[in-house]
Amino acid sequence: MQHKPNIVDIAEITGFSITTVSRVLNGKGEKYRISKATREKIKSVAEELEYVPNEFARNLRIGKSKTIALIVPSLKNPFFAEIASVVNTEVRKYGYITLIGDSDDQVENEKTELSHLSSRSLDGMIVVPCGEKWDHLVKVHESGLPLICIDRYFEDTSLSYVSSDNYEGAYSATKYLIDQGHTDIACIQGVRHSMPNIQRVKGFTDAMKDAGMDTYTVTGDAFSEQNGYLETKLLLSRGKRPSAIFAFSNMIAMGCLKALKEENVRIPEAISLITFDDNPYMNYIDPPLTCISQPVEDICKIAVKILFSHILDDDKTPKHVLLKCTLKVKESVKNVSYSS
Amino acid sequence: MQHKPNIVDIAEITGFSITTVSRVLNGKGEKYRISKATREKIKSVAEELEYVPNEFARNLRIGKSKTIALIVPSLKNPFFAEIASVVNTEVRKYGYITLIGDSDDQVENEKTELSHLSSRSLDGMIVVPCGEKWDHLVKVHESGLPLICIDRYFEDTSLSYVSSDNYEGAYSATKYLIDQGHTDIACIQGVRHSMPNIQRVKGFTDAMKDAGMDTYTVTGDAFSEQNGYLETKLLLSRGKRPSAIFAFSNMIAMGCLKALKEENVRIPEAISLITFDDNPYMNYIDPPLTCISQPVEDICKIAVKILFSHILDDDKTPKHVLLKCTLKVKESVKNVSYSS
DNA sequence: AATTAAGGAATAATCGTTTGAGCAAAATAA
DNA sequence: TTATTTTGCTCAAACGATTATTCCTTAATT
Repeated sequence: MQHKPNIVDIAEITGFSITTVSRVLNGKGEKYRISKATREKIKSVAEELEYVPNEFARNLRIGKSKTIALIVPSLKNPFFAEIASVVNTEVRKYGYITLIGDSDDQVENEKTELSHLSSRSLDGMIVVPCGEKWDHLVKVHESGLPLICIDRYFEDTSLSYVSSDNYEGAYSATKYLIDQGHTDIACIQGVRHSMPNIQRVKGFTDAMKDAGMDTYTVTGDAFSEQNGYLETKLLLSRGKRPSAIFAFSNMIAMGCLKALKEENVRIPEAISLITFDDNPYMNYIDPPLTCISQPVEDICKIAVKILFSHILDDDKTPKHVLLKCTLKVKESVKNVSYSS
Repeated sequence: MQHKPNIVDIAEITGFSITTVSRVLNGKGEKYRISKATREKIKSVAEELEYVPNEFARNLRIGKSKTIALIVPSLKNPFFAEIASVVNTEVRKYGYITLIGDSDDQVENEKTELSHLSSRSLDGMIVVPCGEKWDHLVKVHESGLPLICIDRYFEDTSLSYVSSDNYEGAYSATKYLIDQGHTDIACIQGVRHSMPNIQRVKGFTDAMKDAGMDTYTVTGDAFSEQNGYLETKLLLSRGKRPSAIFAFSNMIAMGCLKALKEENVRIPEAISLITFDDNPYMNYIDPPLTCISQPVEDICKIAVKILFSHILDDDKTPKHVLLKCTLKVKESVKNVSYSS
């Protein structure tokens, strides 16, 4: 037998019918009253032949692929790489496979990936959407393919989502800066229309207003290093420099660091820096960055759980979950209460 | 039409046969002399219905899946995340899909992934192997599934591989340390049996010997942060501390940093540090780490190219490619020539 | 007028599984 | 003994695409 063995081969060798073989191999032997002797014989032959079922034939027949797709803006961003890693691991626990798509933060790519992937009869989809429109996502979802958004999401839709409580996270980061005596704070935001960004801006401005402050800046338009770099350069060139910068992502923070270093502005002596997102490198950066850490692992686990409740239990009610962030105080924020 | 349209639907609507529809949609219209009018009609109907061929049926019939699998030791390691990102992008260019498997650096998982994935009639496979045995990989390859190793590989096999020239990289890093006046150097290695590690150790010791030095240490046994941390702790507790540490991976270097920080050992004043692997964070670490940068992007691109030459051109000759690394001098190595 | 060629499209088998329906023999009940 | 149930297993039709083979028109050639 040089070709890959299939159930027909096993049926011929054991002398039983294809049906019986299929049932035994699917663990439905008991249910269909196949005798123990038969079951064991079939199983042993299957093992001997190193039989591996052809997923395509199986998928074709039952219309399910045991495959879900994950679309992220960019795998190169460690934040999304971690998401990919966790989702991949969690999904495997259900015996499913994950296809990963990279949208490069372009809605067009997102759409292309969506249609590419959907030719593979997916059973579900997890998306970190990158656009400001979501018709295409809702359409997919309404066509019967369970879809859940993580990190970025949309309100007022039938789509489930799991994300951080960005408002609260930004609020507490800002409050922390204020408590440390900062009065002139600039925040460098990410993609403007994205929900995390909207919430963060809101959290930031609310915290400022609640503290009765009005000298603040909100600038920037991408979660990228480049944006962080350019905006920081601009901030530094202003007449009066802010005393603290709030970067809305780890990539933005990298850009800030680059710019601050270039201009020889010491952190936190000359300017304080706080950022969204945490990762192992943060501890070794000069100085270690105080940050708002998102519960990435939990977000992914919950998202996968919800997705499978949609897939397996046919539970269609949209679920909306926001998880608390944690403020991790390190060394990039200076207390200026007394020195100013 | 509420269900997903298939070629039968299109055949019924247009009034042509399934055969004709299939041929037109596969671009074989000309070849089979289907009239232009017919072709256009079929195409327009297909478009209108948003027809997407069922890949499973297609794969089942033709035995190809337009899918390749990538197995990496851990997606959480930015080095492998980058590999995943690039491979994914490159593979898409051929119209193929990438399935990503995470072996968590355990051969057992690698084998499980291998069999899991192979039930999906893969067309090819890219593996960063994690074990010291490769029978299972060769077996897969010899069973007709093109397989290529990247980063880690094995000599004397029929498997193709693409990797860095680890020997040369380690040699030049070591030489650099020596040129800076270091005489007592410790290197913290990764997984011992892995080829990159073997080559790096060889590069390191050869460079030391060529310079007539014999006070060096080779220690450690994993590419992990933990290993870097523990080994550095041990090194620091020795009577005579080395003047420089050579970390064999970015994760190991993180561990070193952690230990050095804990012990208040200043880099590079008290001890110099050089590491394998580069990434954006390296520039913002305190101090920026001098490193050996691997051409990850090129490695992946070449690997994908070779893989597809195996898949598409049926070119079975094993290819072995090693790419040069680059020494990136930053600020973590002190010149001790004159000070000692 | 008969034969051949070429254009254009259909029939039906096939890929490897799953599964509703069904059937013969053995065991049990009446 | 006959009727009923249980046991153990099989038939054959899907799933949606591909493709070798065959078939029917016309048009061209002999």
